[in-house]
Amino acid sequence: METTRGAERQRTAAERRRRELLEAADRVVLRDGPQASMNAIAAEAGITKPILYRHFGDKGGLYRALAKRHTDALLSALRAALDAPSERRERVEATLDTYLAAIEARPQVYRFLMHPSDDAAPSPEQGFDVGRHSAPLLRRLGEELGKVISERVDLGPDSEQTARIWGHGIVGMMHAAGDWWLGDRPCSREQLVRSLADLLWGRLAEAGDLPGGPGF
Amino acid sequence: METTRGAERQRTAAERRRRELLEAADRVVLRDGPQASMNAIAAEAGITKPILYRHFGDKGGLYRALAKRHTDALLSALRAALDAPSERRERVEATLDTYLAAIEARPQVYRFLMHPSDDAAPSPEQGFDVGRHSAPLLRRLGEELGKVISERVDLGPDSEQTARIWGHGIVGMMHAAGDWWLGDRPCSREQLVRSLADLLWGRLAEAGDLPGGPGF
DNA sequence: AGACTGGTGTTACCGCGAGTAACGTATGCT
DNA sequence: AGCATACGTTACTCGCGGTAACACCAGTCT
Repeated sequence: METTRGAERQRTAAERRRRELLEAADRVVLRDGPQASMNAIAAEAGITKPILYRHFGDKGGLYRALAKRHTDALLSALRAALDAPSERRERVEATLDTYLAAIEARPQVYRFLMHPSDDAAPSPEQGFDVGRHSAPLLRRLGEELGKVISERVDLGPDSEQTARIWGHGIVGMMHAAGDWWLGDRPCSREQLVRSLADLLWGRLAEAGDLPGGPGF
Repeated sequence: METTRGAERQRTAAERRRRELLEAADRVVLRDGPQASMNAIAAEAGITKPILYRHFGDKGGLYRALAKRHTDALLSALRAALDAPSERRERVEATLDTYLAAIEARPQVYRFLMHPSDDAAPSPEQGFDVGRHSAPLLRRLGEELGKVISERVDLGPDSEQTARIWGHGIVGMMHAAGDWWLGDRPCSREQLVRSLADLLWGRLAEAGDLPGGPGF
């Protein structure tokens, strides 16, 4: 009865192959950005297109598999920052800094993670698919952060709802500011982190008006 | 000497044509989303592709022209909310609400505005184009809001820098929260606006810890 | 042994969308 | 008249996502 052992070996072999393919794809994406073609990836892996399709279904499948790896890594780094035993403000700053450091260190990966949802709507359903534009990564981060907030912060009634809103809002803030910063590099990472934390800490509400016209 | 008058007439005629084409493109994008093809747009306009290319250069050109119209419209609506003669908190809420109302009213347009930068980097420059992913719309809103803040709010030293950071951060927050909300519709627009304003007003800093584990 | 199954791999193709070349055709200027 | 300059067309190239059809090489079942 060699069946089970044989099947098992085959399975692990397939998994190893899959990982090899993913690593090849990773290299190509790192080089060519998110518009890396299936042809290029196949070439890098030393094989041809149909094999990729056998393993991942379609381009979206490959990209999703690729994105999951990086997203998981980023998420676990963020969780570490979020779980540090310190003051809330410090933890918030550490989380912001972790995210910004990650996108700073590997902008190509970051760019890839933000993109791959161009596939849009193959949905033949009628009605408007209102079309979530945001990258899955941001969605996931937002949900995750919302969960953390609702678990740890006392927000009174409707805390669940509020926490989710804040989770997505904060993630969006972090992302947009980070994206802009990455392009123009107008200041140090520390300063960016401090300014964003200040914003979350209500400094906008406290600041006084400037003379002339209505104060924002 | 009929030259100048003739040339002028030609020019205005060309401009009218261009506007007609843009309006046709608009209809198609409204119907098909951001992946509207040049063929489809040409068909809608009752002509063929090469004419589109003569007018707009390439797809990016057309999309940029299209986006500019909508962006300008949205921006002027936001400016109105930002210039209302009321308390700062009210103005902030009005601005958030204006944005959310706009994306709620015309999600297809919104989706289109968020997308069109897939063209990525045809830059033959070496080194990494760090790759700004954000839609031009968000960039513009962020800059604009940063300007408004730095003009009107007293932020002490480094106010310019801080204001820009906040501008981009707030816009990102608004966008991410709005995008998520538009997809899941977990609450009313009013509640969303109030929660986001609360976040900007420092309620995260004020809230108490919940028992068990570190408080975010 | 020989037929069967399931995996790996190939070449060659389809369909579609962006973008272009080459060619006509009206309109007004000189 | 002749010539420019726009407008417009048909018919193509090229690259990409995706697939069909076929070949090969294990190990398994009878």
